[in-house]
Amino acid sequence: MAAAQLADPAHLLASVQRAHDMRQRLVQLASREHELLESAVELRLVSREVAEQTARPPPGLQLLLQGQRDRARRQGPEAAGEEAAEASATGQPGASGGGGVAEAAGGRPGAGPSSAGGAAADGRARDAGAGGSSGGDGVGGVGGCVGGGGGGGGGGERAPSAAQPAPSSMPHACQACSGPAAVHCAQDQAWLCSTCDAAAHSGPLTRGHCRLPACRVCGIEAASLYCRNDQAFLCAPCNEACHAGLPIAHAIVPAAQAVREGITACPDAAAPAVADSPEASACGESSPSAPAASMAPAAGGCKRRRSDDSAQRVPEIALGEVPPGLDLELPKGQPMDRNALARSLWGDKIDNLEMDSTWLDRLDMGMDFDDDMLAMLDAPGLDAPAQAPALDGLGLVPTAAPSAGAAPAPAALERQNTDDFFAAFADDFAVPSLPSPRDAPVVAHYAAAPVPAMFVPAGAMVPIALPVMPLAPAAAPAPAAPQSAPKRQRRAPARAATAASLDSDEDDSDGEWQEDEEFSPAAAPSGRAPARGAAASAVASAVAVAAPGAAPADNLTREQRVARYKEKRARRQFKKTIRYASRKAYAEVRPRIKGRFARKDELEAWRTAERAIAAGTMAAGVTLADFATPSPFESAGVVPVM
DNA sequence: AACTCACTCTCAACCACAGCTCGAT
DNA sequence: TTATCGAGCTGTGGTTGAGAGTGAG
Repeated sequence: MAAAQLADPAHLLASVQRAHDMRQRLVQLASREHELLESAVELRLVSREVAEQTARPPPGLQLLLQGQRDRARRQGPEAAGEEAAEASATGQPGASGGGGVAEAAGGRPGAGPSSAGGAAADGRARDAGAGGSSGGDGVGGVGGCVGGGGGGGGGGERAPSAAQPAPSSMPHACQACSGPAAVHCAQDQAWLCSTCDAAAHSGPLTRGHCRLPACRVCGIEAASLYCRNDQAFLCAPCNEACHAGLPIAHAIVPAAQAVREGITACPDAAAPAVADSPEASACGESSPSAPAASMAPAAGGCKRRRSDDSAQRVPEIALGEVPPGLDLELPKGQPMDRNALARSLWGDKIDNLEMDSTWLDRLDMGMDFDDDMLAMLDAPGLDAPAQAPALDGLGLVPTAAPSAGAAPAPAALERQNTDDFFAAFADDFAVPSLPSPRDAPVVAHYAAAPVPAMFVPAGAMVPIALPVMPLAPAAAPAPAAPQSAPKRQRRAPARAATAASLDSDEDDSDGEWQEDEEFSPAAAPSGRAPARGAAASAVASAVAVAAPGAAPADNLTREQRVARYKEKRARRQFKKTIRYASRKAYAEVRPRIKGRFARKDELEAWRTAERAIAAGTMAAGVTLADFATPSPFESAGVVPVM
């Protein structure tokens, strides 16, 4: 903004008015989102009530199942596994629950596991359908071998939902508050409830701790595996017991990996139809502030909204939280993990994002905003996601720009208005415009902010999103980078051993270049070293470092990568670093012609002329310039500068 | 709205050469 | 294995000019 405009009261007044209008607009957008969320939640609650009425097992069966659970709890996982095997052999339901009629469509009896799921899993699978006949798809469905054994199978018999999740049988108590433990932290070697877990792992150092839920089958051991088909965390023995002899192998991944993917062990995440139980009622969405990527809240400890006060509670839904019951390709009722949502929207493309750490460098360039929002915004290939229209109206997901010539959809118009809004905002306040195809979450983000971004002082860092650098083939030329870095590293020991080295910044420079260790020497051009523009080059190199081909080869978690990045950022120096003070001293005294270093013979000629003048032997009309070696500069009357 | 022109700003290129590395002998 | 030699590379700063950006007409 021009200084004159800054000093113009009328302009300032207009700007303030515009800012006020913008805030009003943001509030409207946030209000609209809340209204839509409210509707979605109300719809879900209605469906849940229907499911409750249809999924509740007969009282007699509830007693039977309770007895089975108690027996399994006393006998431990081994007994459960044995009983499961026995049940498998005899075709009887799994002893530890399994939901009585365990014969799933897959033909496998409910192998005991279902102390933590059983029919509940089946019921949760029916949530959206309000308890239709349970297919018990033993392979891909929720009602698999672990949780859904009691699928009611071919007979269409409704699975009893009395087989409640494990919390009641959870043998571990929170080591902080003695309440029912929800997760086990391997680093801390401690069982914690959700609340204490969140409190204990909110720090930057502890946030990366991998907390795993208890095995959904035995409820005793910390889960080490996760079955995608059954959507269940399992310990190794229970996994063996549950999955041995399956006709089709289930997708088993390490539990830590599932946790990193944002999968939670909260039974309600997939079982809203069992809300009548105290345990299930106590389970619901986790705090939005919880680090979803690294935390796996288990049953018990999380809080549920009851239908009777939903009207008052609805506005409490955190922005960005997926309303339970929405038709997303995410576990229903689960707190929205932005990475998971982004993956559901963009598919495998999001994996590139995981590999692409350039966001850290963009973060360094002033975009120091919410990581998850960043992941959402920077998802590569923001072309129209197939699933996007599902939530388009809610403004929860990015909306693809309408194709040229096509009439914009209402949501697109809404977005367009927002774009214009932010565009005007950006023009007047010299603030980078917000990413157009992603404005909805951004609007929500800013609407929730106490101070509109428009009041950010000029020059302050304002979050923007840059296009993710396309993954270039390995043979592609690398962008600008400190080409000499590898050789610098190679020479570093020699420099250290050279007594003549006057490099006062050696330590700093070493540290600076060591951080470029990820830079691939093979990608370094062999041309001359970059001259000026060190800052820009450094930024470019920073991006290049994280660019394709230099994808992190380690298996660090997100938090660890962030910590590493921040450490590097603290050490990073964009200022020009003199590595050879001797060369600098020499360059400063070296004669120049138009800024260029003069040759030695030119210098000698100059000195010879000087001596001639001093001796009075110089011919009349001859100047010092005449003694300089003929060069293109002489035509312009340029003389050496000493 | 599109275009031209003048002006400002940014930054890569240029120069020589001491110091250094590394392969060949 | 060690020492020596030489080719080739690197880094240093001030100036320049091309190109981008901007505003007025």
